Amino acid sequence: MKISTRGRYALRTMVDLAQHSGEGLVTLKDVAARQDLSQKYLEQIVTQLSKAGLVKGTRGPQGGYKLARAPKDYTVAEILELVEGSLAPVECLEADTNQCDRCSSCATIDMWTGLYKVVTDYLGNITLEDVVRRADANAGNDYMI
Amino acid sequence: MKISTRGRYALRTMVDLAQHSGEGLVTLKDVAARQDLSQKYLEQIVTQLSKAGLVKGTRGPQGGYKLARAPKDYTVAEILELVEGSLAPVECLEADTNQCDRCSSCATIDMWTGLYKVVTDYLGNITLEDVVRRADANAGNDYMI
DNA sequence: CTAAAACCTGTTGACACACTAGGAAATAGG
DNA sequence: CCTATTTCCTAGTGTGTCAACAGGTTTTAG
Repeated sequence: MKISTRGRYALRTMVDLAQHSGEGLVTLKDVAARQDLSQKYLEQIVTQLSKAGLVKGTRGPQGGYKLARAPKDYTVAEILELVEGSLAPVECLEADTNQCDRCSSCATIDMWTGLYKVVTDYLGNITLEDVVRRADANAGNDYMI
Repeated sequence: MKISTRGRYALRTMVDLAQHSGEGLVTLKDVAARQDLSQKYLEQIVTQLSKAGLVKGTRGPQGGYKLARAPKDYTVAEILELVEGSLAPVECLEADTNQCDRCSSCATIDMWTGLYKVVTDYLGNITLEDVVRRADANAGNDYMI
């Protein structure tokens, strides 16, 4: 029941891009340094974000990435769902996949469906802007007693 | 973000024990046959349930397992939490574990905390009895057109 | 005494995760 | 045009966990 590093890194990168959107394009080198992540590993994850159209990449010197939309127009759910594959707690619930043959008499399928809904409802109502706002608020904690 | 087979099997076993509680002790051989699971693998999982006091085992011929309490006195959350280790979406939130040193300025910790709460609230309010009731209702589906 | 069951310990194969490695293609600045 | 910088692409690798198997020991009803 864990979110993988892949999902967490993607989210942190998106937050980082939002926070530094005023400074033009952001390089992965900078993101990796600020977030203390492997740049090479980040490349793979961000490429996925780029192919899906969540971020826009520009090659060459002075190149880098930027968000494709405003932070308020991303939900955490869509970011995680993209890189994690699916937020479904069991495979039976995945859209494309075949459901198992015991679904018709399954004792637990309704419970999993409910859990899936609870998770997607929650994460689908948190925007990237919400996370950034909270990040800015928490940044002050370092100076609190 | 998946529940492992370990958690799902544990739950199915608990449901099976509840459903056959009227027939005295239930052997793992029967559970494995009914649920189509590896008996040896089940043994490991059920031993864990037994050590934690969720089920009561009796050795020897005519032996087997039974629930330690009434089905309504188990929540799905406690069963899954036991065998899965934790339902926390990130390690930082686990009770015993050390939280990471960036928690004080973490952008996403509040979001993960909220997700954890949503999940445990949902699963903590579903009892084993609820699942069994639903299972009995769904069992009729095989005969529906 | 025997067989059936829970209990215990170790091993294994497969697979995904979290990276590492080494480039190729594009492009701004000189 | 040349070079450095950056994204983009493909492949490999070590580690660990999951899921299951294997082979017992202990308990106990009949």
